[in-house]
Amino acid sequence: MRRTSYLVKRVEVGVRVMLDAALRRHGLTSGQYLLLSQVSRQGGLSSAELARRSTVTPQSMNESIAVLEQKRLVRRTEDRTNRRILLIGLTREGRRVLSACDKAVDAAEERYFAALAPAELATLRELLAALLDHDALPAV
Amino acid sequence: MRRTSYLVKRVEVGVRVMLDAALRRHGLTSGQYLLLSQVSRQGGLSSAELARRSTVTPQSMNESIAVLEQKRLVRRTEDRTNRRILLIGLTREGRRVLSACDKAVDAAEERYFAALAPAELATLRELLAALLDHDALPAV
DNA sequence: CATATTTCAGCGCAACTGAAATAA
DNA sequence: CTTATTTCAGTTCCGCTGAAATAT
Repeated sequence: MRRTSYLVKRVEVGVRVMLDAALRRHGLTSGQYLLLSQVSRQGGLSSAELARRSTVTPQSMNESIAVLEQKRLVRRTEDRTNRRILLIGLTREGRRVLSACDKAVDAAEERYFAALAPAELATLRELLAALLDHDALPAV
Repeated sequence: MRRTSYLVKRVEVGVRVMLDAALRRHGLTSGQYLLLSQVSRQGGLSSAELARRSTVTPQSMNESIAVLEQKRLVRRTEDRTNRRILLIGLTREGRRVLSACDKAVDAAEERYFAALAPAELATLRELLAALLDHDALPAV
């Protein structure tokens, strides 16, 4: 009997390959896309704060943000009450790219998860969400 | 509404952190452990053949195997009909370490998936398996 | 002085590509 | 000559640690 962790891992690889293929022509990896979405949902936060919410180190998050900054998809502006803190937000180009990527990912996800009936997909999502909840990793 | 690919990714991270913690004192990462299990199930294959079955490049698989070889957990021996081909198998130490890791992983998995009732866990496994099946990534 | 944020430097892991050597 | 396997060299991505600079 195959381990559940193995099944999870294999599906994650499949999903990542699928996303990377869909995002390739937009110049983003799946990780960069997910971070760009996060910044879009939670704009105006510092890198350190984003790091805490994703349970990665501040150094690591800073590097990931630097990549998006070099691509001119996000911008950092000094907090008005503390010049040391840099608040992160999407640029106009970032919003444009994210929107295009969202469409591409929608289509790719739909194809990938077409193996499941809508009710099954809903169940899958509930079960995964229950695990995340129990694991108490901070939700991003 | 959160993307399904995002849920999958987050659970995979949780599982990986959990496995890495359980395997740390055995000196293996989760990736190395999963490969060691694969070699155990499918002993006597070449690196190139393992690569095909995992959909990674032969170079990549060769490097991963080299790590296990340096740890003296696997050994390569020339195929009798083709000296160019190196067949991979566990060493005695490899079998010993794998067995210890299996026990550690069993315990860790049980804790991690305790958020789900047995029937729910079975459902989760079925849904994930259906996705893998549909995706047609070769089963390892 | 203490704390939080960011930056600099270096490392590990697991994938990749391209090119070369070798055996059948 | 062709093909498959392995190896060598270099790259990317994304995480990590430790140490330092800076702002409050």
